[in-house]
Amino acid sequence: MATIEDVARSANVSIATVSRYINGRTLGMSPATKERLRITIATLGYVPNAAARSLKTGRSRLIGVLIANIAHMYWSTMLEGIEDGCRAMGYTMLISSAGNDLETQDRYLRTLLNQNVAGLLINPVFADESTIAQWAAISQPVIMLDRTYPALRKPLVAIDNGHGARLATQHLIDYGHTDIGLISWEINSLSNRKERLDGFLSTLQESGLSIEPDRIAFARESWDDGVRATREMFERANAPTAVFSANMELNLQVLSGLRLLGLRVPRDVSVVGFDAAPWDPLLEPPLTAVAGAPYRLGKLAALRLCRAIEQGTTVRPHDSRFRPVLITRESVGPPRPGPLSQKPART
Amino acid sequence: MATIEDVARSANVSIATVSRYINGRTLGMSPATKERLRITIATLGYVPNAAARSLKTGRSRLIGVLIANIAHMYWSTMLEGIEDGCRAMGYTMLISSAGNDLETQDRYLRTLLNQNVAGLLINPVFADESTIAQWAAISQPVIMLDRTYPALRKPLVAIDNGHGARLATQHLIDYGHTDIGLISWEINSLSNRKERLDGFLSTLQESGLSIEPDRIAFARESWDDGVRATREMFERANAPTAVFSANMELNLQVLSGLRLLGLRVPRDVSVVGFDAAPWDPLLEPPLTAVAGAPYRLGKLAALRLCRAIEQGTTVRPHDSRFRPVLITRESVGPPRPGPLSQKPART
DNA sequence: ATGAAAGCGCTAACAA
DNA sequence: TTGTTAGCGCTTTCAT
Repeated sequence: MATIEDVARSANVSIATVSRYINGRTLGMSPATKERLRITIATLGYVPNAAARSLKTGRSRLIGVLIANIAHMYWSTMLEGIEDGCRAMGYTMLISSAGNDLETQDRYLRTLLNQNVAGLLINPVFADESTIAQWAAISQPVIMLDRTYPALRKPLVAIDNGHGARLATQHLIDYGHTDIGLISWEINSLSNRKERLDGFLSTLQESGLSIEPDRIAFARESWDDGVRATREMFERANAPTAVFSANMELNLQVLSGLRLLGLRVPRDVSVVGFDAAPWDPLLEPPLTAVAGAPYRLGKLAALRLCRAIEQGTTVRPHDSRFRPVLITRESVGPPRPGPLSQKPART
Repeated sequence: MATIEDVARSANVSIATVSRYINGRTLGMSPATKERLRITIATLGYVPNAAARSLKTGRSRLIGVLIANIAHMYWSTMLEGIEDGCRAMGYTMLISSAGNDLETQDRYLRTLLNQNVAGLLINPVFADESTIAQWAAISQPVIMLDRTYPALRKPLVAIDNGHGARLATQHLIDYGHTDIGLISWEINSLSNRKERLDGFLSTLQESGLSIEPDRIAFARESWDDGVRATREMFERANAPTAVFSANMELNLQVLSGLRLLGLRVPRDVSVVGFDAAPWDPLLEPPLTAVAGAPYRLGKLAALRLCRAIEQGTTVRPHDSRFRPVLITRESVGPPRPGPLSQKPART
């Protein structure tokens, strides 16, 4: 591996000149020198040693990405966006996925800090107050991804969850539904779930529709508890005629739960999902859903963070909210007159 | 941030002693010193600076993960495994996703090397010979993930694709199918796709079944080209009575394509997929599929790599192959007697 | 059982 | 316009 000294010797200049050159401080450098360096560096295949740089400057070109759980399509798509954003700015991302565990996320944060990351993108797990306080104290620029804690004064890049929930709910109302259910993952103080719930509730209210506790269900975060929740809701006498499913994983589970009950979508029940997935058009029936925009979210967050790093070291404190859009496919129809006739369930 | 010097001063020892302590070289260190250091380090919240370490030693505790395309469930699950493996060994992963582009992957490799990674996990994009030669020349330990090039002499961690394909095909044969199709992504010299195709072909041959070109289709890597391929295959007069779908994304597309044709699974057509996904039980019908084991694959690869790094710097050259297993659900049944009666297609 | 000191490759004063 | 030089925090001989 060639070092800065090799380059300097080869090009007959001092290492300071080389350093200036590779850092773009060529303000009054003779064209001859520049050209010579360009060639020498190319010939030697020289790449600056990131560790030495980081040691010297206390900064690195590393972006720490701390996410709650990587094993979701939503997140891998977001990471693609982050990756592209970082690359555009010449940064590399260090990803840590915490498996939804606070302690793990905490340890990872330390590791990342220890790697001298220049900035952090955090999709927080559910945390206690002392952890939140700790995050608030991070000196590097930080942007929260997708969700945050209201108490934490860090900028957030997310979609407008409230708006998305309104879009979904209103769509159902427009089709004539008055009995609308919600299936979500458990709510806690993490902003996004709460916002979706609130959007749902207030849209109902504004249309003068009643809110029945039986028609709001919370499932555990898994690949099957949403099926249970769906079945329970639709086995009741006061089952709704339409449901709003609050995230990508749940969308599949709701559809499956309905199918298990022998209910047809949209003939018997209408469904609108959140977080449009690439496979939505392939489902039975193709799913109408609010499109979150994970790729764009990730890219914007990365770009904002890198820009903040380049400039001072503070991210402008405003949040960035994307307006989601409703993608209409075939899972919504008018409410079915009369009571739900459940065919014998499949299981 | 506390440095080694702060610790040394606080504990009244030299920095050399501190260094020995944090690196576990406490062979003949007085218990008193050890205890004093333990406490001091804890009090100060000292964490060694990774950059300084890496600069000095030329090694780091970073594992570079170079993958072709992160935006797949299969890969995010694999990353979870890698993450856990790395963590268990005290390493941090640096992930780069190349968006299936060779040049991008190449640039990322350079960046990773530049970060002084201690080892590399590579899921290669389709590459030319000179790139392959370049990979072969990497001095750090490297393990190939999921697929590789036969010519490249690097150890591979993957599932036994041939065995998986046999399992799937044989399952269909056992049900009495004699006309079996395959839908795969385009084949190139990347090992895994070829292996699945070969497994399929040889199982057919061993049962004396004919191989018809019309029943083997290759789709472009996308979220919809598999739908087209499926429709084309099943619109033909010699459509098979069963299909083997060769990967996670294709599974959904094949099911969708069949549905669009008005064909019922498994009544009209049986389907067995590859790469069991968490949503398989939620599909219509719940999918019978060969379970790849991305999490275990990732974890094992990380473990093997870290172990190699700790010891010498060469990975033992053998490949690790997981035997996949067939998960039986509801998408396979006996072949339907008589010609396929296609109901009017949905679109 | 512990310490002193050199130096990893680089940046950023400061000098010239 | 370019060069000299002091460290960044750590590991590792070599002494003691």
